[in-house]
Amino acid sequence: MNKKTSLKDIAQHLGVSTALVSYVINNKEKEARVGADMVKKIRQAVIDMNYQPNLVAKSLKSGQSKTIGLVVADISNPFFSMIARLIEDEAMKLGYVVIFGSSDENAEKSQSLINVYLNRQVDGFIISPTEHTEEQIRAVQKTGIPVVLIDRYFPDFPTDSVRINNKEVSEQAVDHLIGKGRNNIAILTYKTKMAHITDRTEGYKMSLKKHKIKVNKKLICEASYQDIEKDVRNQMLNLFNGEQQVDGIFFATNSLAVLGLKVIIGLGIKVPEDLAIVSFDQSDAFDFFYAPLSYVSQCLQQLVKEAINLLIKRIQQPGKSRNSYESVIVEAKLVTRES
Amino acid sequence: MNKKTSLKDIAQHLGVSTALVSYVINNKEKEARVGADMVKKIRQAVIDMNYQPNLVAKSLKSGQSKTIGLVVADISNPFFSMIARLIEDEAMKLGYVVIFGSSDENAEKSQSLINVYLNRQVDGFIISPTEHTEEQIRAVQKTGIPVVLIDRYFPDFPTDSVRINNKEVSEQAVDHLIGKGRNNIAILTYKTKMAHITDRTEGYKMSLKKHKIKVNKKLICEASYQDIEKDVRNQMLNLFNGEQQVDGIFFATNSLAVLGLKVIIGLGIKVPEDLAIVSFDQSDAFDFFYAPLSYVSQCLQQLVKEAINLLIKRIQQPGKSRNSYESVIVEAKLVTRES
DNA sequence: ATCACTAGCTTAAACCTTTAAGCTATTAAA
DNA sequence: TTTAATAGCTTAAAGGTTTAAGCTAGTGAT
Repeated sequence: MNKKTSLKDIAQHLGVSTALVSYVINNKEKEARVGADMVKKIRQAVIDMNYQPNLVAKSLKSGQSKTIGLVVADISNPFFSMIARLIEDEAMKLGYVVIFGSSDENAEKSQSLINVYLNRQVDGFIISPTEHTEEQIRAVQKTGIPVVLIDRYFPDFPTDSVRINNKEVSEQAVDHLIGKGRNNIAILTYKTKMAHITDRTEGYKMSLKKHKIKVNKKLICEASYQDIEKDVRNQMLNLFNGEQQVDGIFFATNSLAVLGLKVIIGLGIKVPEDLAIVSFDQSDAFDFFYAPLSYVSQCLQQLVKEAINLLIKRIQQPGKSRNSYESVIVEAKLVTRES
Repeated sequence: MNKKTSLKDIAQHLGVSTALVSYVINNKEKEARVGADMVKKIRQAVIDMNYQPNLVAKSLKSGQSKTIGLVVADISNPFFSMIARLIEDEAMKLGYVVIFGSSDENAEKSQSLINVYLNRQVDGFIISPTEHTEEQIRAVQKTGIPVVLIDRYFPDFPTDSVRINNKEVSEQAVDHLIGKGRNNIAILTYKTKMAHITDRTEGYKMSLKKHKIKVNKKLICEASYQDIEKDVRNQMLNLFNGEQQVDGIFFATNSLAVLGLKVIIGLGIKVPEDLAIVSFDQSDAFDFFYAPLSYVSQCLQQLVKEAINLLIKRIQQPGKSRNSYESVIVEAKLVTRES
């Protein structure tokens, strides 16, 4: 109702200049040589008048908004909402606030989010990028505002990024299936050229080759992001109705696994007798499947910590390292259970 | 690298005043009687120089940040991340951006989030409040910045709020269990005085009374937010190791259900033969339980739409309706499945 | 030739901070 | 007594916008 009190209000109330009040509020009374009793008077007035600084004005003056822009594919996806939560915690500790947006794997939405955040003068970006957004990222880099990619990355295009060892851990996952005596192993993955996903297929292939198992293209199932439910269903039905005697499957993400498992349940396939399963990432759902799933565990906390550290480093040393970007790789590990 | 172009830059480049540029950019060329060729020149310069408005400066001038502050218990909880996602979509459509924070059911964290958002001049709040935060909400109301509570509410304290018919739908849920021939029905709920939860217990009791079943305090299990896993475990073990022949259970939230189901699986209890179950809210996990759970379905989309509508209405008619707050109740419905 | 209008601009203040530079009165030193 | 230094304040500009008010030159009417 009644407007917020500003520096000016306090200054007028005490009959002094706003400069003086500002110095005291920012604890610069010594540099500015403010008198001891004046300091007291101002401190008291700040309390009495319930002064709260206007961060918008501060931002305008300083050019720092103390805001981080987060762009992910979909904040309602547990994987990303967990990342968001961890980013929020780390950012808060450092006095930053997070604004978020979901790109829905759509380059246009991604661009519009980035634009909005740029106009709002975010101090830095954390982005889990979508296909065909390399130029968007490059444009941000040109502005001098730091960007750190998280989870996803562009191998042919230099950026700061934090991610896991997708290829290696996928290889381990398939090794594990082979170790269980399986040799007709399928992979369900996304139809995408994004490296974090194709790396997983690479790891799958590497494991097969290492074990002298021939790679069968029919066992590499790709579902597109659009109409994902139907697509997974069809891919899975194809897989199990065909002549291939699939005895193992590797799901490239937890979302794919959740959808895939529903089909597996529907078909009455027995796990792990008829089919051994490893998935990427966790899900509450995995614990309720009658044979708790083996999965690749990413330490999201560490991933986020590295991302924030890198971002803050960039924010605090602007201009530096324009031509040297850092890639941080966090080790994921395989958790084996009954499946 | 190179600084963003400002209004001033464009004005200098064309040798005109910033006022003129501002009028054209905001499509007020008619009111301001700007010459037709000048309009063209400015429009072209805006494109050539890639002008992007500084929203921080705009905010300072207008007092409107076009930002909504969202406070929930935990953004990584699927229930809230879905709400966040829906709010994001609605807000984006209207040109608003969302900043979010998690209170962890902690009144102090809630206060600090609210303070940060106030200092950042958010235009409105959407809050799913935690216990003992009535005064915080009241303080926000006093500032004149609109607040809409979502999901949770304070029955004795007037606010704008959007929620579901907790009591009635809980009664229906228990009616359903009774209809299945159960008469030793337990409820697992949180140890809290928040009305959205206690309403569910009320509904449970109402159903029992209606069916002339005596309410047994031993069947009302309350777990505290802190150390929730252990607490649920203990409560459940008590329930099933005691003399009560529990044959039905109503979970007051999906988080409680997920934890509770794990215990039920561990104990080897057969669903629905030995135990019939209804839970509040959905979860991927429910689909994987061998007997797909019956649950109370909230239409979050509608909930969020109502919340945003109400909030925007308040933002656009400031001062109005200071003493008349609105409560919107969205109907939730029972989805019955095998459990 | 004078006046009234109006089209087409500019000026300047305001939003709230921060901070370098400047001012004044007092004190200390010479 | 004069000069220099210092403590303790104020002034004013800057950051990027918006917008009411003011200014100027040209047009048309008288």
